[in-house]
Amino acid sequence: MYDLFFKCFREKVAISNEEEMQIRHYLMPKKLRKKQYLLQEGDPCKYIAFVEKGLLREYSVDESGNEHIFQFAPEGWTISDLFSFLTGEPATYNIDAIEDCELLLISKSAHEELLLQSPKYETYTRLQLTGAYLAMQKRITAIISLPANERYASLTALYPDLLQRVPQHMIASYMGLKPETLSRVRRKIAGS
Amino acid sequence: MYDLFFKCFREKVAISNEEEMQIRHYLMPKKLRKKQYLLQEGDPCKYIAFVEKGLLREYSVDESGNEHIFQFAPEGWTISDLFSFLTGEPATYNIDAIEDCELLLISKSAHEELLLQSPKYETYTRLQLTGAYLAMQKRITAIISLPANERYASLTALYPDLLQRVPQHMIASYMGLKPETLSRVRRKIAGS
DNA sequence: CGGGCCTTTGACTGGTTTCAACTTCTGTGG
DNA sequence: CCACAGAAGTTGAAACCAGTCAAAGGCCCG
Repeated sequence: MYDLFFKCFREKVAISNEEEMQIRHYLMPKKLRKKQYLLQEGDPCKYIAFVEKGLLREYSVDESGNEHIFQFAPEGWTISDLFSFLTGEPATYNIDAIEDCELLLISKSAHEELLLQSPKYETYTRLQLTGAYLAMQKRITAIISLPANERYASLTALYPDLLQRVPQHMIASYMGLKPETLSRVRRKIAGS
Repeated sequence: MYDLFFKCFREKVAISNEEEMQIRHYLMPKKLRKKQYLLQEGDPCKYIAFVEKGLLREYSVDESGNEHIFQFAPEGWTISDLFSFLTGEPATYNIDAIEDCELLLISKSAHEELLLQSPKYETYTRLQLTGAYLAMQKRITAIISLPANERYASLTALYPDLLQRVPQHMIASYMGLKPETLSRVRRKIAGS
């Protein structure tokens, strides 16, 4: 249940088994069924979630009721509404499960204690954030530089596995396109 | 020359005057003229730059020669090609000065020593990165959720000062639009 | 003063959305 | 096991918005 978390942790920061045990106490396992919410818009975000198994999405809903997916989180990824988590403000994003999931939750109090007690946890957090930052940077550059068809092509190259697991209209939402448009983009790519 | 840096630092992490002196030794002042490069695509990014005065931009250039601005950095902001800085790979972004600038540079070796020697510098770095992450998250959500005119309206609301200092075609580039398109968007907004 | 850059405007082209119809697939209950 | 409702994907036609190309006027800087 904790294997993947500490594997990912150790890829960033070396820790002893004692340190692992200490950190482990702060992690709360949780299972989520497909379609179940981890967080709903308006509620404060109480946890950072690490994905041991399964797949989630984080999305906002605009005034017209359209969903806009900000992020997918498969195994090994971390997900939360960070702004709400840090400030205590009501969440502006929803998080729910695309597949049945096994998660490790870190509450706000656990997060704060870990930061105080364990320098290695702070380093882990910093490196984690660095990775997320770099991924988003690439994404923004792609959005403002490339047309839709090339963006889809580079998505398939970067996350081939993900496209097998995520319904197409959610990929469209992630790309900022309508499902019909993505369907047409795909047809053009296939026929070339 | 160092005032703004430590003001911003102290807003994130409290430090004593001795700690300030210790950190100050690692900062290298540098002036940049308008249009001068801080970093050119292909060179490795050797510094993180804190902006004491002035304004810079970070952008990539695509195969057709079009510039795509990823970020602006006015006073109090930090700028670098983080991926290149961390990995040593050639930079994929350019950074240059939109106005005459006064910068504080942190070299890679300085950054690494500071991380090892000063837990408060690590915390500062982490919080810095958190802020940058949250800003980018908002930007992505805006791009995939809002039409161009609303995105421009929220930009003017969020950074009214910046729009006075940055030529319009650069704002267009930042938004992923052509200058002509932004000009028309503005006319429509003005006439409503 | 003149050249070059920036912004605006117009006409045209091409890509995206909208709305609606139709198909396929899946999960549920009879 | 089949029937059916709902969701997901595809397709078409019309409306809309952004990109392209070209031209003209304003403004700053040398």
